Amino acid sequence: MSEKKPRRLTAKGEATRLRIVAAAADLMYTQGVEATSVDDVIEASGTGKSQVYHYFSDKTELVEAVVRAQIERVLGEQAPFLDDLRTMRGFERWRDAIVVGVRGWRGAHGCPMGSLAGEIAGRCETARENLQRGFSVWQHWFRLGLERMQDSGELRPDADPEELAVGLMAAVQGGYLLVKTTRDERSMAIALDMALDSIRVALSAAE
Amino acid sequence: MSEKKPRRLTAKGEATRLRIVAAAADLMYTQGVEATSVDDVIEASGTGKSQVYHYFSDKTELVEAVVRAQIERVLGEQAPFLDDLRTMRGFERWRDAIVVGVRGWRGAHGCPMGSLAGEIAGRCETARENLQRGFSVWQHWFRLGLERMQDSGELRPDADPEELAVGLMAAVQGGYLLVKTTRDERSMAIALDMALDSIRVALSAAE
DNA sequence: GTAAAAATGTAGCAGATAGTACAATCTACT
DNA sequence: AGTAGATTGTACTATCTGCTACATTTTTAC
Repeated sequence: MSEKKPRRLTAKGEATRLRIVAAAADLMYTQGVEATSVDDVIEASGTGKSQVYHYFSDKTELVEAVVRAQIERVLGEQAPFLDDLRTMRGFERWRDAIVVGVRGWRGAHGCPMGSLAGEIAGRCETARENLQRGFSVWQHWFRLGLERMQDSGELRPDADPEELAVGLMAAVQGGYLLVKTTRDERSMAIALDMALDSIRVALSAAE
Repeated sequence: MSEKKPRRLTAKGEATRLRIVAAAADLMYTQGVEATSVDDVIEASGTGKSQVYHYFSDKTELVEAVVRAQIERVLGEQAPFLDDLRTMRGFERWRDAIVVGVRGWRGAHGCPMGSLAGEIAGRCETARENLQRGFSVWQHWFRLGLERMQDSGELRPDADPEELAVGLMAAVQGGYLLVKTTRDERSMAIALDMALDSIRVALSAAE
């Protein structure tokens, strides 16, 4: 009733399943999906082969679980900032969070969702659909924030929240790729600032 | 004298080497680097194992050759449009070319340079450096065009060509990723239009 | 408590993978 | 023509890959 395949899952079983997905997600994020073998996952998660194939019918299904996990992870991390997108200041705080977050691992490996999309969106239809939904939700938050700004009068009524949202998503993902390739965090700041400027020029005149 | 390793290369040898790289580039573009085996490349190029390992010491070296080939390919395709970036109209023609080009395979697999960057920039340093140079050259053309527009008076002197160029690159690559994931070509148009608008707001007043 | 079901351990297998060895053929250059 | 070196064909190997079979232990439900 709660899930599609209500195959009984013990608390212990659920825990190891989560450990497997977490280990797989980490490895696939840093090494790539194809470059991560099932044995790698087993070793990293401290489980056994029989366990992996008990909870997942094959590697593809494990990858799907990783995709869903990473979508939730990214949207979860973003949630507090996305909920704050009600003013231009909110968008600026969101920008700062992304720019800061891009230092460290995230700078070298990019957006956990975007990296997955880049590697498998062109080769696995169901994964593509899930990632599309992930991006769609993210974008939806952008649009929602912009519409709130229109309601409050901060953003002009003739601005197009949907197009601005798409532009923001592109800027974020393009920024991630540039940072990953150039190792220069400023790329993200510049990309996001350009997108934010597109919002700024559509702000109502006086403040 | 012409190359680093002036190992004698017959015309015939050069030809098969190119066939190998071309086949590898195609496969790695559509399937991914890691998902493409040396045997795949051999079959697709109509060569043999001894040939591949005669011209490349290992798979990594083949991948490096593919990286260089794809950089040249993309920059080569872009060249006529990049050279045309002397007016706002030039940027609009460039935009149209990208948007049109995104239909078909390119929409499903993204930018040949960007896809490679996404998969291996975080895991192979020399490949990352080459791809960084590729992006750098591309960006340089953007900046050059914008500086020409400043010289001609079309773009205001207080505009920052370097930052606009970074924003353009991010928009292109972000657009490619969104199109690949959503299968909606409009994402690219919207992303690029946002970037072009950032240039437009910096144009000199009268025309 | 006990039986069913879930969770885990151990062993192994068929095919793919990257890479090698070596012999045979072709090409360039004198 | 002939030789060195470039090119190519064939066969092979050691390891890794995803996956299965089956036995054992642990947990759940009555």
